[in-house]
Amino acid sequence: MPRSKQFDKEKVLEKAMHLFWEKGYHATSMQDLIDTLGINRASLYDTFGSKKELFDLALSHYQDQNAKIIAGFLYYQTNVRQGIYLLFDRMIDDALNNDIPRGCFTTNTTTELASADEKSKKLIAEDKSVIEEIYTNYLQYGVNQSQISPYKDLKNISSYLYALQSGIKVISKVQPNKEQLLKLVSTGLSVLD
Amino acid sequence: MPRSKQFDKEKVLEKAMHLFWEKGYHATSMQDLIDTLGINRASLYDTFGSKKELFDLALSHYQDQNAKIIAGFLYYQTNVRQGIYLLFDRMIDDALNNDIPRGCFTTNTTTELASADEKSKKLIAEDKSVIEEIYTNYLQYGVNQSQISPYKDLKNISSYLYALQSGIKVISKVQPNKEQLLKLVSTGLSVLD
DNA sequence: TGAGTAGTGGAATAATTATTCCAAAAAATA
DNA sequence: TATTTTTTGGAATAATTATTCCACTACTCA
Repeated sequence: MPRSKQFDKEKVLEKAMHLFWEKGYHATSMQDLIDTLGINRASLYDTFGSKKELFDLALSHYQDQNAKIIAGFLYYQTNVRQGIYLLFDRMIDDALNNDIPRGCFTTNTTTELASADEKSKKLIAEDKSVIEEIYTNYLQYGVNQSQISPYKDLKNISSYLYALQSGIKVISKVQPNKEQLLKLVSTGLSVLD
Repeated sequence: MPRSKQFDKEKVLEKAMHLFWEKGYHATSMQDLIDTLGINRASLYDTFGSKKELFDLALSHYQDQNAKIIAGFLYYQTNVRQGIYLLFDRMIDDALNNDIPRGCFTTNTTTELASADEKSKKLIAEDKSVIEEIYTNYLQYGVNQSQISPYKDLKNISSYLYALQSGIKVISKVQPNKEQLLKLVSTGLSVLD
């Protein structure tokens, strides 16, 4: 009978995600991964194929996780304006919550790989749609609850929110000041008024 | 008597800037640079020292150029709201104006290097201050001209504008649709009202 | 126990990387 | 022409890269 798997593929992927998130694709070497993941070089190749395949999987994993967190968080926020504000608050925490501010895995990958690599470009574009749809639905809820003006273009606001969060996650890397970032968010969310 | 310089250092730097801008630091090899710049490997090292030094110089060059363009552009825009809108219009053109959308050199570098490299982090933070100050001064002009409410926190709005432009330049890499980006800008600029 | 698979350690490969070096060619002018 | 410096082509170096391979160990269960 075969020996059973000794390591948890999910956990290994999670570690890979964090490393790629922090360092980016090019700056992460297979040696880095082997040192960090705690599994053998051969096992790594056996399980994940190649560096690029592992990266794509890690990015997907991040995006799935992220979308669930956002949708799950908003689900419990009945005050829409405040809900979005608190979501951004969380995102900022997440971007800063490290020795070195790592920003957002998706945003980092967008600027590093999207123009040269079709696979990641596709992943990012799809993720963008998913996130924007979550925003649109949530804003629609706000309209239904008379919290948001029915004259707003919700899809447009959603893509605006996506742009704003991207920008904040970029800036978090050079100006890791939560207070200032939050003030900026307040300003940005006044478009909902 | 010495032979005179055969190539224009400025022009070579300009080419290097475009290459780094398009491909990023890690994905650009010295061989790429040699092929693109049209000068010899030895001349490259003689003139610029190392890949990293050349990169830093190229980034600085971009930032200087960029700040001048922004300040110069706004100088002739007497309608502040429209001026900022048209500036963003230009920025979008610039980010998209290539076979492959290259976004913004500064934004790209922020996500690729800022957390690992102090030099670029410093360059970016300084550039951010410069840009935000240009915005603040321009907005102050708007207040003086009674185009902008005197109750606005101009520094806060400036850092918001910086975040918004960063976000737009990120998105331009996966969604190179000028019309949609401009609609998003219109929404974002409603914070000035 | 023993067959079968999973995982390991490490060597080996092959490609690419940044960088250094050198000898020769090219240009400028005294 | 002679001298000085720039520039070039290309070889050489040394480090790092992703990837493959193999012999060995570890584990599972029929």
